[in-house]
Order: sequence, then C-alpha cells, then structure tokens
Amino acid sequence: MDSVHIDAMTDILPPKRSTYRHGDLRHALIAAGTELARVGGPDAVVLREATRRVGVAPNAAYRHFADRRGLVDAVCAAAQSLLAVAIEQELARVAAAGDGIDVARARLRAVGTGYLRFAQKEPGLFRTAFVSSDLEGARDPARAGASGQTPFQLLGSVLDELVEAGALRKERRPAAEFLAWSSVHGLAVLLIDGPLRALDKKKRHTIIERLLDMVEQGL
Amino acid sequence: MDSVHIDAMTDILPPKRSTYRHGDLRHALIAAGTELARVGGPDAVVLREATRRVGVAPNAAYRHFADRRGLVDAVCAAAQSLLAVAIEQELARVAAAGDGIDVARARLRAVGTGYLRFAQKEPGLFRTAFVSSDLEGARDPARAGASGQTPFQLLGSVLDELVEAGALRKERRPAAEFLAWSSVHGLAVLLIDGPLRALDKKKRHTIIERLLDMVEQGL
DNA sequence: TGTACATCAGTGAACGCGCGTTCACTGATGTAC
DNA sequence: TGTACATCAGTGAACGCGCGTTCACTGATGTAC
Repeated sequence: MDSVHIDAMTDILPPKRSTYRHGDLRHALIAAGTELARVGGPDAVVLREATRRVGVAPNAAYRHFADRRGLVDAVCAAAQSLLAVAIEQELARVAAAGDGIDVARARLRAVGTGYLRFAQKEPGLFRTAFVSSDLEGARDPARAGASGQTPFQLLGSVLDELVEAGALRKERRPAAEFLAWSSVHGLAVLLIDGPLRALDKKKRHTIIERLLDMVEQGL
Repeated sequence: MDSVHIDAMTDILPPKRSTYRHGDLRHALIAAGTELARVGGPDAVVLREATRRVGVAPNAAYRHFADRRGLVDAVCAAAQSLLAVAIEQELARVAAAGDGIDVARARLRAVGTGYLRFAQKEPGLFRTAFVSSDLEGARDPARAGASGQTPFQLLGSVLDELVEAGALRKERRPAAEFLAWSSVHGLAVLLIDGPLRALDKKKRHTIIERLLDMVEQGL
C-alpha cells in the first residue's frame, strides 16, 4: 500500500489515539450518536457504530452509559438542545424595539418559525428529540440552548410575555403552550414525513405563515 | 399431558389447518400484523411473528408480499381504514337537523374528536397508520372506512360542507385541511407519547375542546 | 365421468447478519507515603 | 523527588439472539381433454 492510499485511509479510519485513555469518551460517543441521528433518526443511533466511529471497543461505551438506551437518551437531550438553539437564533432576529404587543407577537412567531426551520433542516435530529417524551425535561441543562432554557421553556416564556403585553388574556394562558405546540409540532410532522413533504419552499412558507396566523388568532 | 393442558394449549398453538392450503393467508397475515401493531406499533410488525401466529412457515409470507415492507404497508393501510371508521362513527353521532352552520361546525369537530379518540384508544395502530406517509393514499379503498372515504377525504368533505354552509370563507378553503390536521395530529402525538400523556381524562377533554375551539376560530 | 397435467401455495432447512451485552483482562494515570 | 499502589477506562474475545430472506422441494387443487 503506497502513501497515497495510507493518506486516504486517514479519512476513513478512526483517528489514532496517542494516549491509552480517550479523555472524553462520553462526549465523543454522544457526538457520534448525534451524527448518526442526524442522518437516520433515533433508530440509527447504534451503539456499536458510535464506538466504531470514535475508534474504541464496543464495550467501552458501558463505562459511560448503562446500555444503548442511555446513549440514545443522551443524544435525545443533545438534539433538544440544538432545537433550543435554533429557536433562540430566530428569537434573536426579532427587533426588541416597537410596540410591546407587536414584539411579543413577533417573538411567539419566532418560536414557531425556529421550531419548524429546525424540523425541516434536521429531520433526523428533530425526530430524535422526541424519543424521551418529556420535552419539558425538568430544566435539564443538557436539553437547553445558550439561554439556559429548553424549547418548552422558551415557548412558555414567550407566552408569558404575551400576557404581560396584554396580547393574551390571563385566563387563556394556562395550557396555551400545549395548543401552540400541538399545531406547530403537527405541521412539522406533516412537512417531514407526511403529504406536505413534496411542497416547494414557497408553498411551505405560505402554509407555515397561515398556521401561525391561525394559532395567533385562535389562542 | 392431561386433557386440561391440551385444551389450554389450543389457545396458544396456532389453529390447525385441515387443508393444505390456507385459503386466505394474505388477509390472515394482515390481521396478525395489525394485532402486533396494535400492541407495539409499526416496529412490532415482525414478519416471522405474523407467520407464527397464523401457523404457517415464515417464507410462506413471500407468496403474498414482496418483503417485510410490503406487509407493513398493508398493515398501515388497515390502520388507516380503522381510523377512518373511528371518524365515521363520531360523524354519525352528529344530528343532521338544525342550522346548517351549526351542523357543519359540529361535523368538523366530530372529525377531530374521532381522530383523537382513535389515537388515544389505539396508539399502536395510530402510529402505524403514518409509516406510509401519504395519508391521502390516492383514495385507496384499503385505506377507507365504511363510507369509502379515507381519513383525509373525510376531513376534506367536512371542510367543503363548512364552505357550503357559509361558515368558512371560500378563499380560506385551500390548504385548510393541513392547518386543521396539523393541530389535531400534533395534539394526538403529545397525548400519546408526549408530556400530556400523564393527564387524566377530564383534563384531556378540556384541552381537546380548547384546541378544537382554536382551530374553529383560527380557520 | 375419469384421467393427466400444470400451477403455485405452502414446506423445511439453512444462511448471514449485526446487534447488544458479558466476561476476565490490562495497563496508564493520579495519589499516598 | 521517588516509589508502591489502587483505581478504573478501555481491551479482546465471545455469546446468544431473532431477524429477513433464499433455496430446492412437495403435494393439493383446478383445468383440459
């Protein structure tokens, strides 16, 4: 085998460790698992494949996770964190100035937009984010974005702002997150796996806007 | 082994065939697969297990389905058909008399109620109904209920009635099914797998009604 | 009505597969003296 | 600063598992004459 092939192989073979200990195997496995989830969803998070990619024996994973489920849960948390970041990015685009009501409404839309943007851009991760079902996730920092809030907490905060701004009547606040979340989540599923998959970008945008209108109206 | 045990075994062992040919293996396999899906969702539709339950060699299935995926698709169609029946049952409870607008609105709610009732009562089948993603399913009779309409067609029909009755402006009709469907589907998912799983019957009912209100308002 | 024959639904045995997981181990690292 | 030692992260080999699928077959059934 000549040096060209050896060089080419360095792209394929896992990186050689200089030390016996890996150093941060837990996070490396989560990163590898996240990459698997990105491409193939939760079922693609295969323990042996993750260890292979990290360049470690399969059973080494058991030093850091109780079993495969433990790894998948950690990847799920990571996916939720990425979802939170996507929402935060969309929120950051909303100008803070202007009428309080307008700002609050724009921020609610931003949450929905970020959620749907993430679902379409990273369907594998999006599906993985829901395998451990408590999206609320007890404010687990592993499930939070840069702001320290989980996706569910971000939605709740924005709804609170809506009440403060006077755009949502107080008695309508309870459980409002579930109504908004249901609509946006359902649309995400239809866009990813369902009959809306085939729609082009423009049509998708139209239907997303109409759904967000409906939620704003209906809440 | 005494006769008591032999009798008990007749419940466990697959029914003995008197004839060499099964007679209707295809439907028997779909029925067995549907039962598996009911208990464990789409992943539980295991080809070998279905043949075991029917009392047939594993490879016999290949006379009727190209591969496992073919069986799962057929079970998916059956699940959609059952969903359609659940919606039809709910529609049948709506009194046809009274104001046209009220009836049309009640029928839209009935579609949502039937959909959510089925999702909660048969979560495994509900999830299986969405593995082949085109719920519209080209009016495939295998996916239809007693009325000959698929779940998606039933929703469309009711929205048409809403327009006729004057409860929905014509220009809002296009794509309205996707908005309504998104909301109800999303709520179904949250109720089955998500954080709303823990809610008791009364609270579920409240939130379902509020969501249907929101859709009615927002459309 | 009886016989020969083609069809094709179901059989029996076997396969390779990659998975998750367990076992007894090794040897680099950090700590106590 | 040097040495002995405990710790425990990662190794290497092996396991049982049930799955989907393929092969060459058998024999009941319906049809043509």
